[in-house]
Amino acid sequence: MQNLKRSMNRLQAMELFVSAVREGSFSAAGRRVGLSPASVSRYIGELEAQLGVQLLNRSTRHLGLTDAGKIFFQRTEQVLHGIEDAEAAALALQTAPRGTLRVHSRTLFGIKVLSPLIPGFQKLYPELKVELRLSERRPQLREDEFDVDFQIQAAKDPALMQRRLLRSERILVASPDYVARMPKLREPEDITRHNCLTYWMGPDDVVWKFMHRNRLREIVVPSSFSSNNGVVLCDLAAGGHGIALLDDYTVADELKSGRLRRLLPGFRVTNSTFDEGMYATFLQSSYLPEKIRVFVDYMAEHVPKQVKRSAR
Amino acid sequence: MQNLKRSMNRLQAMELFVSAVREGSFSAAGRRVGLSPASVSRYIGELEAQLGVQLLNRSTRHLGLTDAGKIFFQRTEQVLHGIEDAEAAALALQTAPRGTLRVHSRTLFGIKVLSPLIPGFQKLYPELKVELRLSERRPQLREDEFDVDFQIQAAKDPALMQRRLLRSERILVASPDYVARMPKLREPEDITRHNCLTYWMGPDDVVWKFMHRNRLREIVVPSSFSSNNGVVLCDLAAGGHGIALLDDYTVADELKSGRLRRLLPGFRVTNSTFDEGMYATFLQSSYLPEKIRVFVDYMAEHVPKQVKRSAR
DNA sequence: ATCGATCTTTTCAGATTCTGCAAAGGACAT
DNA sequence: ATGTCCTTTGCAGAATCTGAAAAGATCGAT
Repeated sequence: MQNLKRSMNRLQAMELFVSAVREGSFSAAGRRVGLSPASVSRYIGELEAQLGVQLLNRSTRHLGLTDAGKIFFQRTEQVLHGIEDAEAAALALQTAPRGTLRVHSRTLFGIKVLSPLIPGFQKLYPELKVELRLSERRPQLREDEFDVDFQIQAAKDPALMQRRLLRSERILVASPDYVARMPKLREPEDITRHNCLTYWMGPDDVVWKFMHRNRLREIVVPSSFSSNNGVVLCDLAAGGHGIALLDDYTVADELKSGRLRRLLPGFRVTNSTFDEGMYATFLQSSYLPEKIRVFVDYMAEHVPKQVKRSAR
Repeated sequence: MQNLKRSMNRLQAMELFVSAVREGSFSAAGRRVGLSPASVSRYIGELEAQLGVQLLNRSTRHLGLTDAGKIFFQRTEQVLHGIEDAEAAALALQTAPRGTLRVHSRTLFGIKVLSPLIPGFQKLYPELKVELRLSERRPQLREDEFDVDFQIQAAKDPALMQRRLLRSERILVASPDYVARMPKLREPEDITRHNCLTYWMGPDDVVWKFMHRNRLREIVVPSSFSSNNGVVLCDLAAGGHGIALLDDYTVADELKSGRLRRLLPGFRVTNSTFDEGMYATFLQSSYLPEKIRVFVDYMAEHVPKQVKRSAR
């Protein structure tokens, strides 16, 4: 153990080195962490001086790694992850969950199910701040720095862990007004003569799948309107503009009030897979931070009740 | 990646934490690394504050780890070892001749001089892989990621360093058969009545320069054939097709065997500059990797011998 | 060929962190 | 009760860190 009196901030140098390699220049790295290019240049130069190793070949347009630089980069990335893990592990063993919980969900589920539950959760854990972000875009948990994302499908990525909160079904719905003035729907194929409000999943044809007594029928659906937002589809359907395919619990209120009717109730319907639900999704970790554990536990207990309550 | 401006020396804090746990007190840790107990106390306090985790239970006689402290200690020890490993690995690649050596040379020099020397070099350094690339194109050492290039001229670029391996002369040669059936060459100007096999240097006229007793004569040379490849020029000259201007050591065997004759031996001849040779060229570096140093040293020792041997 | 944009490096002066000393208080052993 | 060793906190001086400015390099666009 050598003398540590007034030693250079080596960890900062390592972080800057990794950032410079990733971003491709000292200036870009500096912009990222709030330092000037001059500071970045000095740190990395000092790192090389202390090591006695040239890590980078510099030019104004190209940053090249030496062979020694390559191995040092790989090892240093691992070290930085190790530090994050050490901190996360220590924090996870705290008895009181604290800090900020960053949560993501689709808009409709966030509005209808999650947001009514947040106040009750925060009453239990007042030291925990919650950021709830809603969008139709599927985030990257690590890169976008979310603690929990609510996803409708089981995750394939081994780096993710999930807790299933509920099963869901998709159902066809339309307003009574629309049902009265359009031809009756008896078979799935009748759907082609209707105005379908579809969920936007890409530039391909929209296919709705109908399952009845283990017989599957796939219908290419004409779509005069599509959106990636469930609230919009729900509102247009209730407004009498066509037929929408939506998750059952998200239209429970409209069904109860009679603003929407279910169509073809004898069929299971989906635009992707039949086996769907709602999963609380978080990064795999040796020690799950307490704040995530308590949040997921709370939602596992309360989401099914919330969904039932709004379906009554 | 968070703001790094004036961030606390986290690595030092981690090192002090580990040392305090091992030594059993802040004071003992401080004695070990040359810091006062007050400094150690402040670092560890700051570490806990930033983590939001209590790591140690302090008393004047006993330092106790919390549960969070225990896991943080284990992980931090690993991190510190990881840093040592990263540094050792980078230094090892710098100081030990290992890894891959990427070498470039012109074709003729590569075939005649370099490639016979590579096995001897690799016997000395078996852990070093060598990639030898031959071409007539002048590479960019940094962008093309070559460690060493053999160039015939002194470099003007300050980013490059060179070691001169040998001096060379260019000489006029032709086969005995060609000499017997063509008019005798007495003066440089006689060259215009001969078939010249020229080295392709661009679309301009080819000029051969003759120096005798400080008198320079520049002759525009008729060229029925040109190539950027010395092997080709050598073969055509030996086949009796004309006169070629080639580096002395590259035609030593042909001169010895009588397949080629030297012409106008009283003149120094060149198609560019008279002061040429062969330079091992590599990127300027504060810390020259060992693999480059041993390679250049080996070639500096053996190339002159190899050239003499083939000139005998 | 010129210009503009972006880059790295070095120097300088001001801002901020780091440092030991001193003081205060605590926990033992003798 | 005393001595030894310990941790913590405030203070003032020492050292590091920082961006701005200047200089030079390298491209791409015109």
